[in-house]
Amino acid sequence: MPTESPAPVPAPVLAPEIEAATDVINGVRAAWAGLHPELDTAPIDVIGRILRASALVTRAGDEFLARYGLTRGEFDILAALRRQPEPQSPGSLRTVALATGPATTKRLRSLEARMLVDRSPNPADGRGALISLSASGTALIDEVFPALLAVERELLTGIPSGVRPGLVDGLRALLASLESHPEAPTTD
Amino acid sequence: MPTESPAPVPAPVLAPEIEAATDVINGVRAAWAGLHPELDTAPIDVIGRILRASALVTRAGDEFLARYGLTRGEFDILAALRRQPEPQSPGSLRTVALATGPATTKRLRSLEARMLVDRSPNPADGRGALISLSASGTALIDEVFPALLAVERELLTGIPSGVRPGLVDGLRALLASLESHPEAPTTD
DNA sequence: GTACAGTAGTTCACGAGTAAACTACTTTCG
DNA sequence: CGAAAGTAGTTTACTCGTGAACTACTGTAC
Repeated sequence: MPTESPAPVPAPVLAPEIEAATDVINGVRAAWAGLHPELDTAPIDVIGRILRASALVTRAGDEFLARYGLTRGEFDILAALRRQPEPQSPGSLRTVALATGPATTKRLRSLEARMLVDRSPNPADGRGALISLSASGTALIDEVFPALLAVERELLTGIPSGVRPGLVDGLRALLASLESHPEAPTTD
Repeated sequence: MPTESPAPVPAPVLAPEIEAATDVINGVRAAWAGLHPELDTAPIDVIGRILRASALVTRAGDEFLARYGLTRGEFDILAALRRQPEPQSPGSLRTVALATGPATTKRLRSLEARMLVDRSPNPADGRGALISLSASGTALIDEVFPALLAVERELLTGIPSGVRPGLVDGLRALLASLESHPEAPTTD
């Protein structure tokens, strides 16, 4: 049985006459409030929405990237390589892509097989490798990235311009906090 | 080569003296601005952060749920059943959990095998089934859900209280917009 | 210099989700 | 009524990612 801090009512927030947009999460919180009124479900306001929005955005992005034969994970690697001109180690790519070691190995293998990236031994470390974008890899990411941005821009058109700065500031604060946590990316 | 609308500078937004928290996404946008100054990378401010925050939050949540032998997908189904007292069809669970048909089938099979849910034929429709929470399923979700909320609450402690309302309003507007789109959940 | 702990990266076995095809029932309509 | 179209759900084959174990090299300490 649940026992938590007393819950503030999950009520709307904006001006009286202006009907604030409502989403499924409002309904979810209301349902739990009916079942367990003493439960503070406020974290859902942020985390439930982030997970759901992420699922929808991921779906649209994956569908788009599939037209280029790329997964989101592969795209992340190409983009990371493009942003930093110097060849990078698999480990560094693993970190920026927020991936596990084996996932990085698979992505690199797939990109290498298509000649989108090149692998060379790391002269300074016999265990390591250095990955660099090939010419065709550079061409691909320079084509895909702006097109993906256009898709993403379209997904955001429904946000009223007034709330967007607050959304961005809030997300930046959240992400800065999550990233600073001791939570290591993952296993190798 | 990229060609897009002229880009507003990816600059900080808050008060001058107050140092706004910074995250990896600021660096990502700055790197692209150096490479392709004409590219409007503003969508990353929202979508990049949502995807990254989602990955970190998902990691923490999955790790926690694993202690109870649950995946996030299974948890979503138990929670959906708990919120609505009436038995629900697999299709309705599929929709609220934002899942595909086969994923729902697998999750239900796994929950059934553990006697956490019961399946009965739908008397009103010979094709369909009705899923309901068993007593042990109810007990499990009533134990897990408040504990998961506590984990999530902890993840959010780093957000300054001043920005949180704007974050929630922005996320609600985004999610309401994404959900209203014709984008169907997926295949069956 | 040689042992030993640590790091980089990969391989292996497996788990969750997907798309496409399929079964079985229901609804519509000529 | 009976055929055709639609809907509910599952099965199959496959993909991407994971945790655990492993290889191979590096760096530190004695």
